[in-house]
Amino acid sequence: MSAAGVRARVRAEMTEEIKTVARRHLASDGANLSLRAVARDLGMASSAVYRYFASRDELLTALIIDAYDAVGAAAERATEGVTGHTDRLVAVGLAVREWALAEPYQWALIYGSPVPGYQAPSDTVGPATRVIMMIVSVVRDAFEAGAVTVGPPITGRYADELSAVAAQLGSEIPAQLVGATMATFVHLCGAVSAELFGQLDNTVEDDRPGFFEFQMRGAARLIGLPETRS
Amino acid sequence: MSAAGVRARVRAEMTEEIKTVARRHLASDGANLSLRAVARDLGMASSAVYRYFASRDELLTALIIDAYDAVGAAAERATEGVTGHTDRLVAVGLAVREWALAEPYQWALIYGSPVPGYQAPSDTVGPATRVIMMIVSVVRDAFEAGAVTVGPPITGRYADELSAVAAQLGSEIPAQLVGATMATFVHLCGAVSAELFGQLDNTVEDDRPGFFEFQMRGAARLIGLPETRS
DNA sequence: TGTACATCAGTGAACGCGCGTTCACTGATGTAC
DNA sequence: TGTACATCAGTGAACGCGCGTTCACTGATGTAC
Repeated sequence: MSAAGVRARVRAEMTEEIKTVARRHLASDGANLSLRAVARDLGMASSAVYRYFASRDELLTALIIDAYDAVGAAAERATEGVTGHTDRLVAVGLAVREWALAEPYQWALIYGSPVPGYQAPSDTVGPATRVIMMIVSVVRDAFEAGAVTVGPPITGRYADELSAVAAQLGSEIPAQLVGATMATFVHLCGAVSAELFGQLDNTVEDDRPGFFEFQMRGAARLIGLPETRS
Repeated sequence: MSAAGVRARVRAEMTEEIKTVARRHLASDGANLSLRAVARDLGMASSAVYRYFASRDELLTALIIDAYDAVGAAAERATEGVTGHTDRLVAVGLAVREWALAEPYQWALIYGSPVPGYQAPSDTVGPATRVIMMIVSVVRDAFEAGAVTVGPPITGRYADELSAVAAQLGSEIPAQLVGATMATFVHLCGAVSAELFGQLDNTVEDDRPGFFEFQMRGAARLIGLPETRS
């Protein structure tokens, strides 16, 4: 490896290290991540961090992109070795939930309240769509295999928008199916956030995975996927 | 009115004024609400605020309770004059959504990411349950009127927990129905948060109320309520 | 009704802290000839 | 291979700001007799 290669590698490692420490700080500071605190933990001057990230917001953006990529990758891995369209969908949901439980602060960063004064740049858009894209692809497979009982057609402006989304995906999926698929994603995010943000406290305490799967199977039923036993 | 009554009233008014200004600040600062900034806006010394709230967290708690009460009241008003169990449920959902769109920062305060370092005291629990209680009461009415097609029984530990919730409500509602009702609440919160926090951007832009109602009607179907046209 | 006292709202200074960002700099590492 | 130069990571001081909370205080308002 050339000398320049070494320098680049060391730089990449340092960048990762800053992000790792910053992720730890998400737990205590949430999105008011403090650059100085991160630098302090790394034993370096706060000004040195600016060699790696032009500003606090840029560091935040890097963390957001990493988080979207991590949960997206977890969703994509989830269907490996799983047969049956419904079970594949449920597997994606469970994988997302498990990632979120392991990384609650990263979950809050991407699916929680927006950070005041922070505007996400366009680099985040691609990674942000990985989970929904995975869900769409499971449903599309099922649809193309004839495994979906498509519900009654829908009308109205939102139906047109959903058709436009289908067209954008280059797919023949009908609008009501796109709608049910997006509803599943919305419900999934809601179920994870409800659990993490405390809305389930004092009601479902013990068997949260069970309740989560119950919800995912309900969502699958609305999509028109066949019911299976877990 | 006695002199003491006047003093109490002035005090109550001042308390309200502080909260009103603080609510405005939620927009720019989120949950890192600054007591000093609030005092500045009110033209008073920051120390004066301590006559009304013992600490920043106590002010935050007051805002949280008010927010839960406001969205709860909106949910409770929503069914007035609405007949039909399904439509009553949808009306509750739409009312919650509308409140949230009008008060996005209050929504984020109660249903968004938890505030780092803030522990909600027990006073918030009661107000926090008003929306779900309203949904439960709509479903219970429907069930007792024989208007619900109850789904297949569920088993497992989460089913036991849901039965316990039903018992706590002093109701004969079966566990699967409690589950579907809570799932509706979770989906409702998820749908509102998805819209407010940007998960719907670049997909459903134009007819979000339509898509929201589509989701609520799907949730009603899972509960076993009859389908109606909107 | 008048007076002495207690209560209470609000002030302004201070404590001790933290923050993001900039800037001139040092010294090590890499590059070009 | 050796040397002059350029690049780059990291330092430490500084700027200008904000924060929550405490404390001794002033002055107005209410209360008890």
